[in-house]
Amino acid sequence: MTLPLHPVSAVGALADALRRRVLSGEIPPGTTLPEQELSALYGVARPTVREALAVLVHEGLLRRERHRSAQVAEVTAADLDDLMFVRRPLEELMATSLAGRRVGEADAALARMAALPADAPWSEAVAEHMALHQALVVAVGSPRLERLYGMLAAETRLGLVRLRAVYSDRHVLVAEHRDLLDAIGRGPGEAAREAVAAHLDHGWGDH
Amino acid sequence: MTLPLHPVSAVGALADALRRRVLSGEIPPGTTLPEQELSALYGVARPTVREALAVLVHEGLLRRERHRSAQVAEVTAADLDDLMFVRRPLEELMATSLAGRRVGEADAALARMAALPADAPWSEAVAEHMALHQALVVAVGSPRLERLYGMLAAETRLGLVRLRAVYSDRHVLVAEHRDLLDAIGRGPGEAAREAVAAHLDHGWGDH
DNA sequence: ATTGTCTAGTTGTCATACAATCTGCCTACA
DNA sequence: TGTAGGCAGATTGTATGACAACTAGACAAT
Repeated sequence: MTLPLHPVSAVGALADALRRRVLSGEIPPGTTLPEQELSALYGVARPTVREALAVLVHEGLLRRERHRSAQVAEVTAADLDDLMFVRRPLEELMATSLAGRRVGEADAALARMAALPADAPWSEAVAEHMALHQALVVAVGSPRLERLYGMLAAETRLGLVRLRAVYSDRHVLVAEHRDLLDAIGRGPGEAAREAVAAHLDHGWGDH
Repeated sequence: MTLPLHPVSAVGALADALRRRVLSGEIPPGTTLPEQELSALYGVARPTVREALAVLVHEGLLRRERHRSAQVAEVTAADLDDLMFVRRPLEELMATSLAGRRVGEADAALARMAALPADAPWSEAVAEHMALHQALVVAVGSPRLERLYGMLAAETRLGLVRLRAVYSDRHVLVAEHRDLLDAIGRGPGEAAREAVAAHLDHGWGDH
């Protein structure tokens, strides 16, 4: 078995940097991102920029039309509804096929989230939240499920900023996910599925 | 309402051409596709080739590692299992949310499939089959479901060649899909979901 | 048999250039 | 005054050429 280590390519690094800036809100929705500007800013060639932008477009973070600069996507209420609409069956699939197992990585993420100081920025809680869900998906062991979920992950995270109000008390966020992991670990599949459904329902419907 | 006409870009056209050749089996799995060669063959610049390859990689038709030529993906039995694993919840979602509606486009595709002459190549039946499922997904009206399904569609089609034996009698294929569309059109959601589950089960499990 | 080295081929990235196209503004005309 | 037409600037789509980085395979040395 070979251990995978990924030497980061220029496009990967650039995509990461942009993704971070968009998700942190540093670059607000609607902002245009001319290729030339990015090329000069990061000191890379324009083809490299183009590839990085293509990655983010595939993730749903950016939108692009012919002969228009790429734009940071605006996440509307309708987009959030649609996101939930497709996330639900995937998360349910995850929960049922994981039922009866405890996922160490997810537990670890939950522990980190619970240990965050009270004044830690919301973005850190969001990051651990994503790590938790990501760990669950990876644990299923389906490369395609992982790919599909990855496509939705960035958009989900972008939309999560809006849910900040719902989870004003961070303990609720922690408790809710502890319940979720417990339900999955305990099994059976049906209970796990209901738990994930309940999880998705909360903080939805109003936004 | 503006009619959408798609001015095909060079990368789009190239991606289409390659996709067609791969799906038709003209380029068998495992074949390497050096960028330089494609660039010369189609008379386009290498960056254009790179972008087109990236599209097909995202669709799962090609695989690429660092500093290696792109390769036509081999679809193993495990891949087919995994594909079915993630397709099931998405198709079920489609069926339940479409329950009670008849989708004209899907009916049309079925009619075209039924009208194919007995000696028509299998690839045409496959094409109509894909068009039928695509029409159903589009009818749901969820852009994200459409995107996710699109990612799986190419791979599904690549794997469908293996199922040729299962559907040696084409009437079975037609009848099965007619049942599916009827179940969806009749509703309720539960029945539609069972129909799609039954559809996916057939021709699976053995490959 | 293992390791070091070399070579050929391919990709990753860069720099530059030009054509196609969109946008906004400005002008001419009704 | 308002609208259509056209021009200039900006930006993308694509092409060309080049070089560095990397992989793989062969071969020599230990």
